[in-house]
Amino acid sequence: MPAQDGPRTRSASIWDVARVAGVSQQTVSRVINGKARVSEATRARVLEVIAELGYRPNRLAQALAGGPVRSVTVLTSDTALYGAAATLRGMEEAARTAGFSVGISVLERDSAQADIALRLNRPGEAVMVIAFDDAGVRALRALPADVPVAAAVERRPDDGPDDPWQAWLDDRAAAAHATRYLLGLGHRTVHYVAIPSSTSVLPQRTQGWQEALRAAGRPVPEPLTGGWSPRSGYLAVRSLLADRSVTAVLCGNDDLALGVMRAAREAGRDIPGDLSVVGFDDSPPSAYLNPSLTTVRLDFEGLGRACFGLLHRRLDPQNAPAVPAWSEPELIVRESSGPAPA
Amino acid sequence: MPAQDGPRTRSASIWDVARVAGVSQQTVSRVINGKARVSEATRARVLEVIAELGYRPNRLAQALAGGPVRSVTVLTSDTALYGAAATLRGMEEAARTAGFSVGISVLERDSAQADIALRLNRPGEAVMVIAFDDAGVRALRALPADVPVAAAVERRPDDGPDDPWQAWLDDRAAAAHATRYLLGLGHRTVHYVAIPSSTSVLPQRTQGWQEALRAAGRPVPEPLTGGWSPRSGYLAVRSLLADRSVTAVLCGNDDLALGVMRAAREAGRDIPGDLSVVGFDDSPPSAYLNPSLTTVRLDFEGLGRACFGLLHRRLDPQNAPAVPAWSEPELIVRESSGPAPA
DNA sequence: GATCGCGATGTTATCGGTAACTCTTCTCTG
DNA sequence: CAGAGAAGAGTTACCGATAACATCGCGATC
Repeated sequence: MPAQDGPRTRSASIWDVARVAGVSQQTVSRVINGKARVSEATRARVLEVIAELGYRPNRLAQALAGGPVRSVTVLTSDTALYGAAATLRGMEEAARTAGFSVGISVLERDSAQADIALRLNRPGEAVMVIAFDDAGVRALRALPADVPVAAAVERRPDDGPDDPWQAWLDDRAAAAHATRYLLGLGHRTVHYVAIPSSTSVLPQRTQGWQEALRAAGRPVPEPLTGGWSPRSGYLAVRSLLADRSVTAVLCGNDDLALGVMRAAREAGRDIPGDLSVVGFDDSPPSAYLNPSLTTVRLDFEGLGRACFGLLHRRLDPQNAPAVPAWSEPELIVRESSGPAPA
Repeated sequence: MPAQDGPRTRSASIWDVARVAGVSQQTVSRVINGKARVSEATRARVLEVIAELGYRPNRLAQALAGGPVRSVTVLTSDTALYGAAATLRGMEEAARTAGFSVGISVLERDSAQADIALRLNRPGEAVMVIAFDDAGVRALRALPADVPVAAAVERRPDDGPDDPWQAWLDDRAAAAHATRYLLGLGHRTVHYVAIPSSTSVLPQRTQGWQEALRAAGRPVPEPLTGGWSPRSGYLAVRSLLADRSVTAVLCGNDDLALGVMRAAREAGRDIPGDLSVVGFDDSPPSAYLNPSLTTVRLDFEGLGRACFGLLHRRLDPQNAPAVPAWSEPELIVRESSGPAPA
């Protein structure tokens, strides 16, 4: 094969296509976007040349010139956490399927508000925020008013009307359900190890747990404050487990439950004989733990897909497909929970 | 507050800054990029106006006009897997810190080669590939020659010189080390449950395991073929565990080990009394499993950061900082492994 | 004192597209 | 048969930057 013809083979632009096809560059643009009226013959010819030249529109140029938005940036905090990671997966998949390119920017715990605008490639860039924790919620607030945004949030805001561009899982009902399940097994009450709150008010999971206890007329213990990690769960309950009257612990996520189970082992408590442990999220290892973990399955991926659906609708109300539904939380009963000890 | 002055407040462009500062738009560009010589007075004046107007350069326009590359797209397969997810985190962190915006595109198992170019925002876009599995390796091969790419790969290629733009972990030595560790505990031999290979040749982990056995003059069992999930590990070893002479199992990743441990429980084998299980990756739950898992810790995040370092160097050999080093694999001994049964 | 050289800026072209407006043809009415 | 209306395609401006080239002073050299 002979050397390349030119000094540098720059890949084909819309002009090259136009020249080869013998039409104006604008006509090529029309064909690409399937917009205005172009004769069938011309369209075919242009498509042919596009294929022949291997032409791909430059998305940067399209965006710059004010074409339809085809990119999103996801703002998320720590993707090591299952919920955020799974939501991100759902968002990415939905966006990619819809032909969007997706950017990602991780929020550090202490990232400043002013920092947020810097993460966008251009003013008015479309954004999705995973706002399950404080950093996410702050980022959501810090976004300039002119950016089209959709968010996956922990909770529906109590005050004012719902923001139509937010999606959430019904953590509250799920926590209440899990609590009722434990009470139904004969436990006198249920203790709760909380994940950090994304807001100043009572988190949804904590609230659901409390309501279920109150509704059943049971004592409401002080919730234990955990972090996100197994270690924090371990530390939070270590002292509590000396008290044999504690027979049921609900955890804000599966990682906390992991730590709680280890603390139980060390305290000589048998699960589920002496102690029932229930997690939240149904992270992948849960089913294979020893004992396998009873937990609340949350459809984070579905939530992520729905969140993109909202954004898509916001960007293009005419043509965007319906926002996909996501599954309700579901209690998955496994080995870690059982009847209260006699 | 009165209504906004104009019909629509479009955010400041380089022209607005130039006009307000009383200089040409080119001078503003010079200041932004700190490039050519601009008098100190002018520079100060321009910076002042930039701050005043809250001006942020439009990165799309910068890229279009041929400015320095400040964005990367990461091609990765299933981010539900710990290795890929952690590597991605490292890449994103390093890229963001260096002022790059990062895009992400997940490769489906069967994504076509032709599909790859479509994922790039423009021809010649910088790319990082996480090529631990087949989909990743195929994507790496499918990339056009003109895209600057750096990759995190499973193994150093056997044939030809090293590709200077690839980074990897020494899986082979790590597997050999873990195998020797088990032999040192008195186990007659070690069985291996493999993760799927990214290449047609023998994967590094399998190879290291085999070499260690051979070097010690021990029998080399047929490696079991697992997938990536706990379930596949469970299925792979279920029949094997009936054989009491099997006392040590090394797993290609921690998820497989999770499945193996469950199979052992069901087979009535005690860990580590009857059976030692060693994983690979040191995924987060490992330390809190019951029993906690002996495993090989791999510095995926460091690998990801290094991979970005390579790319950065490739894009800008003059100014890019040195490529950061990453940690060697390290065997973390926990509860799941112990002396061979008498 | 005129020319040279260079620092500091301004001009103009260009990147690869989209949007709005214009210009031809036809075809359909009246 | 003339004029309106619309389909099909071309022209021109613009998006927000960067790069190459041109210009303007001004001190140094001869």
